[in-house]
Amino acid sequence: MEKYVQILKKNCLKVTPQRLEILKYLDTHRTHPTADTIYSNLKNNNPSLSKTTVYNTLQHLDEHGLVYTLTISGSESRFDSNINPHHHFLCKICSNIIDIDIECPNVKKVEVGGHRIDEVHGYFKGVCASCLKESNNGED
Amino acid sequence: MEKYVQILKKNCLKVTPQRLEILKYLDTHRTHPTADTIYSNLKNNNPSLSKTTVYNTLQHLDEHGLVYTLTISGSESRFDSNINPHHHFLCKICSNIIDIDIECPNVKKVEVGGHRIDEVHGYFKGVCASCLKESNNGED
DNA sequence: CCTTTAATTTGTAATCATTACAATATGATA
DNA sequence: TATCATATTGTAATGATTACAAATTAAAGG
Ligand SMILES: [Mn+2]
Ligand SMILES: [Mn+2]
Ligand SMILES: [Zn+2]
Ligand SMILES: [Zn+2]
Repeated sequence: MEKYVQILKKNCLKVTPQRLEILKYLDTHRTHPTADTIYSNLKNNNPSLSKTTVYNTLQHLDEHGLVYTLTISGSESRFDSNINPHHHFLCKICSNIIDIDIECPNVKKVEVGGHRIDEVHGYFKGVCASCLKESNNGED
Repeated sequence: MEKYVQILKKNCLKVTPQRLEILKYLDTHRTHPTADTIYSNLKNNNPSLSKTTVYNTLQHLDEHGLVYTLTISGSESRFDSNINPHHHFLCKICSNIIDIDIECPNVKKVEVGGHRIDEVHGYFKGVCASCLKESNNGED
């Protein structure tokens, strides 16, 4: 837990139990959860937690580069505490979001056509390996 | 206009005045408009047009691969009738979405890690050249 | 320890994009 | 021209996110 305290302090963010819990959740659940998923799971052990706090905290963490906000689904934001540059795959069957570790010459770009680049997102959409296998079994 | 009639027929989509107008709008406005922008602009000359029709039509066009739905902004879908594979840049100042014609070895991928890829989206976010110039002028 | 203060948390209400639905209208086909 | 499946329309509902104001609390200093 001390780890998360240091992360907050290093970023001049006030240390609160809520923020520590959210940081820990993101660090230990690399499933790209939604704000609501984080809220629901933490609510059990933190009954007073407010959903607004989850949204506010995620926004702060994003602004300080501590999490990465994914807009791959179009209907809801997904949050990633793996801030190493990497791409993502969204399965249109099971909705899982999977890390794609693929060679990409553009992931570290800081400028293109005179535009200053702050973030790079590589999104792939389709059917994941697991769901492909499922649908093949069904055709036996 | 015959051009759009043919596109619809070729895709087994019933030809309606609303669909023709929406197709034409997308073809002549390569600004990645939102559904609401399309609706507001067409409403002037088509007073009976319903926003639901715009959403329905865009969904049909997307399903038939006639438009590309961008989720770069996170808060609203943007639509692109340029279905040539290309990447996009979102300016966090002016909110414009700009085509990025950049060499990318992953844009034509159909499989990765056993996952079947149907769509590839390359999203860059930052400050566009025009807004960068603006902010430099302000600092004179 | 106390005090102070600015920042955070909380609950609720509001917003905004999108979807559901049912009644009406209309393209396509014969 | 009759038929019918499909499209359009208006309105209501949904769901994620944000706005807001009151209550709470972390951090800093004495
Ligand atoms: Mn990830
Ligand atoms: Mn484009
Ligand atoms: Zn899947
Ligand atoms: Zn700009």
